[in-house]
Amino acid sequence: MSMAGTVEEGGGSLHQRILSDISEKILSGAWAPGHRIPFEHELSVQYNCSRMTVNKALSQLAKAGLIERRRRSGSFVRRPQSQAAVLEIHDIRIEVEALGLPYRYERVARHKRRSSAGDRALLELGVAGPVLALECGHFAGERPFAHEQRLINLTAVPEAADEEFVATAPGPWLIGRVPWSEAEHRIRAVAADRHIAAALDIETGAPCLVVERRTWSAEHPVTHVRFTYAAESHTLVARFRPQG
Amino acid sequence: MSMAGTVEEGGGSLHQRILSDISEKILSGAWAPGHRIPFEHELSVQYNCSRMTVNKALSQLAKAGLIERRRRSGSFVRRPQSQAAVLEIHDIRIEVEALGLPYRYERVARHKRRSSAGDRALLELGVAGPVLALECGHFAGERPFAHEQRLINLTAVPEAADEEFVATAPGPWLIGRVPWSEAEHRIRAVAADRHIAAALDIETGAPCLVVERRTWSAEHPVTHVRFTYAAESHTLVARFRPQG
DNA sequence: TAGTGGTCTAGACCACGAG
DNA sequence: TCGTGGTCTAGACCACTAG
Repeated sequence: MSMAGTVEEGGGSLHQRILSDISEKILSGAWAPGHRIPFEHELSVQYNCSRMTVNKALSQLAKAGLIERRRRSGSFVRRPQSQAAVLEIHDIRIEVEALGLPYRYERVARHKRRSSAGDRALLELGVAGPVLALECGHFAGERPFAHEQRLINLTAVPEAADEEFVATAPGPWLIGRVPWSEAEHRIRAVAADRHIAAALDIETGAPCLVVERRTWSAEHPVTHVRFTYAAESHTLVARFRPQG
Repeated sequence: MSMAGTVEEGGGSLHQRILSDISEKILSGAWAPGHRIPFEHELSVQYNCSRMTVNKALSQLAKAGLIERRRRSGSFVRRPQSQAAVLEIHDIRIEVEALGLPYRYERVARHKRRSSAGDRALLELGVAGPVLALECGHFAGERPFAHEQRLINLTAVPEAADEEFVATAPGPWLIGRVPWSEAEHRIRAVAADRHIAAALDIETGAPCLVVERRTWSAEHPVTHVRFTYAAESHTLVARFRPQG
């Protein structure tokens, strides 16, 4: 039962049942960290199945981080892992509409330029090239909800050069067009400077949550975006399980 | 090569090379969303291997969310997924030491009590029971780094009742003892109140990053902890891939 | 050196679901 | 109906490493 949900019902398949049995032992504490799990051939006897079937279960457990496998020694329950969270990051429109408020998007500024040193630092871009710099507002009802500052690497996404982003926010536009292979978030608290304070209609120095995201596609930097939220308007929530 | 890192070097194993080849096709856009991937038996001919080997690669791609598999129809490239982030959250000691600063822990307060209504709300606890309330400081050098406010559900972790937490911080103590099966984070920016301002040696009203974490073990609430960081002292960083 | 996990094979049967 | 993926088998060889 303990893995229900993590594994979609240990249901029909045998390797899932093996996986489920073992992870229950681990999560319940019956098998403490360091405990040696039965060898593959032992489990294949115990479950009356081939070693491949056991291997499939144990490989998944290893990939999930619950156990560690060592040749010649066996498989061992790992110490509780450094925590890994699965953080869902929704489209801001959906976020606003979930609050029951009307969503409005506004493009504040758009500049096409050759990347400055600062742009290249944000994008982790090695060489100079054209970028698109955008500034956008996201509103919930009449109130500013989030302020967006974005750079798009036009070398990676040349078709963005022709987009005005007046009607469509760059986030959804990119998501529907560029498959991303890797991303990085930086989340921090800052005091609002005058520019942000004006954009969010709050006082200078008021606390804000900043979420920065860098995205890569096949190792090419695609975009850097900084969302700034007034403190009271936004909480990031992440619900997760060990080693997803 | 585009998957280098996702798969630790498509290196030796054939199923990893198959996986790597296909994901490169997808991430590069050569195979657009909706594109039908060759059948398992076709790939097994193409790579001159057994269907099991192909199946292993395609199963991983499906689990990673890059493709969708339908019986009788084949396997298809999925549309870009909703974003999911893996957020690593380290032990504060490790975080501080990574900055090259000496770490110091200090227990500020400890109260054992019957859970109040507020405690039960924080722990998402249905019934009243004993809890341990802790307040702790984490220092980097001489400077306060983070302030910790924690509740431990003594019904779930009775042995914590006898711990003073003077030498050991509750985080590492719990992690080494209670396997967690689920957790929830809430991350937000706040203005420091007087209590926090004094604890972190900052001014009242200064922006702070608050990370709250609730943890469950086998569906029993274990602990609720709130870490407060002065804005300039802390950034959460999360690097991740689609559908982890 | 011997035993473990890592990988792969060449089959097999079944469930599902599109036609 | 019948081709697809889902699962499993009973072997095999190899790489790594603890003793």
